[in-house]
Amino acid sequence: MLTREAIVAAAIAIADAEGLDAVSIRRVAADLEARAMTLYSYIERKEDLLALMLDEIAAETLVEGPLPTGWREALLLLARREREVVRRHPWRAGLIGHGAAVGPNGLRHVEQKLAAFDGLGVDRLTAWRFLAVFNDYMTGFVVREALERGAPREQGVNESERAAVAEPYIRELIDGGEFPRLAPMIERGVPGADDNFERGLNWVLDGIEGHLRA
Amino acid sequence: MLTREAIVAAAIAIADAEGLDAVSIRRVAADLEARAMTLYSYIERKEDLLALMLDEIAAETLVEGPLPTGWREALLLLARREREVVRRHPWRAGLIGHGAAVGPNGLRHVEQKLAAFDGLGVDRLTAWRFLAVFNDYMTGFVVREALERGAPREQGVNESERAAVAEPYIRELIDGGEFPRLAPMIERGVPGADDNFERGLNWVLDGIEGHLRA
DNA sequence: TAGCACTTTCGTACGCTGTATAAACTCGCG
DNA sequence: CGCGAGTTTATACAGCGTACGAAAGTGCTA
Repeated sequence: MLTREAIVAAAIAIADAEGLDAVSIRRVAADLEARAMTLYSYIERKEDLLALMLDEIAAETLVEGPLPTGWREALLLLARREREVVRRHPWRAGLIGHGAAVGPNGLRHVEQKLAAFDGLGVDRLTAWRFLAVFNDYMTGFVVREALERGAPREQGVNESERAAVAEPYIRELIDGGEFPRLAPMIERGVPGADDNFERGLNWVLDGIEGHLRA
Repeated sequence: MLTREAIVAAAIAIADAEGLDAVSIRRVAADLEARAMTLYSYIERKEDLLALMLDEIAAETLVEGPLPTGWREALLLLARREREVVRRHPWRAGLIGHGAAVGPNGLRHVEQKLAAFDGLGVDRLTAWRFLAVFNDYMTGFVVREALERGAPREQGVNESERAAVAEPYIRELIDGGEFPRLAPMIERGVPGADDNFERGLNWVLDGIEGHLRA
């Protein structure tokens, strides 16, 4: 007999390997050697399946045992986990604007983030606001990173063909001289892109720290 | 005769009024009193239309004339513009993880952001990194805001029915006592959510400022 | 063992999507 | 006028989510 967990696992496997677009009800069913409508005994709509997938990978962000002492270290750890999860499951980025329901693991994740502010004498509302800034930055970063990592080899040949067509058009605009500041960045590229996560994150934490002391 | 601009305008009107899902080739064509395939004389694929829509609303973020003096004021202005655009066109949030090609107005917008760092003696790479942090925060914020504003009345009755079903489930989890820090936030809500944009943004800018002086 | 209730599975079908293909129509130019 | 180029169109295909109702399987009770 099928289980909800097996369905979610199969869907995640497909999304990991072939992207979110490959996750269709019929396809997930096929991978489980079942017919499409069978899945609807376990989920109500596809949206539910996506929410379950998100909550499943949210579990991978959870830290077992006590958090590191120090709010910065705790948040850094949680942020690294979060980033790793999106790198493992890049389809997560494509689901970010779609407002899937949050599940138990998502709640646990938020609770752990809130716990980072324990014992600092920060009231709940302030902690929540710090967290919002932190979360917003994380969201933006992981989405951008997923796009940048995905773009060069999106769908193999198809995508490099598109790039080959799109590039000259952009290049033409750039060469027009309208973008003196942007042009060198595009032509020369940005070195050490991989360090930028920790660096940017620390800048944001610095901004928070300044107000945490006040 | 149809024009590319008219097609893009019609698509944006539909998205504004009924959301991104309502934007189908057939529907846009119908609003223009044309048949579906007619649009394909002006765009190559639907993805192109979406990219054109994005670039069209990117124009609304552009500042005419000189930027305010002072990098903070300049970035604040651009950030406010960006937020307003997403509030006017909430479907933008749903397109954020999808990597549509950037167009001329998108490039102009980035160029304006880079211009905010003019005359500060910051090298290009550093300015770029500052901008990345700023952009990532903005991305995260506008997506979250769009979701929060959209969620309560997503699709009228349908959505409040879903909420009525989903709520008890979450409530049950919360009442289980596993989330001592999160529970009060959900039960009591977060006051003054509207001020949080400027506040969070300023914290991020504070973080940047600390390193800009070094 | 037989029957019944219930769950799980499945076939079929509907309306929708993006878009390939090729035919028809329109229009300015030689 | 005729022709070629560009625009519009009908038709069709493969795929999607999922509503509906029947079939098959499972387990409990008499």
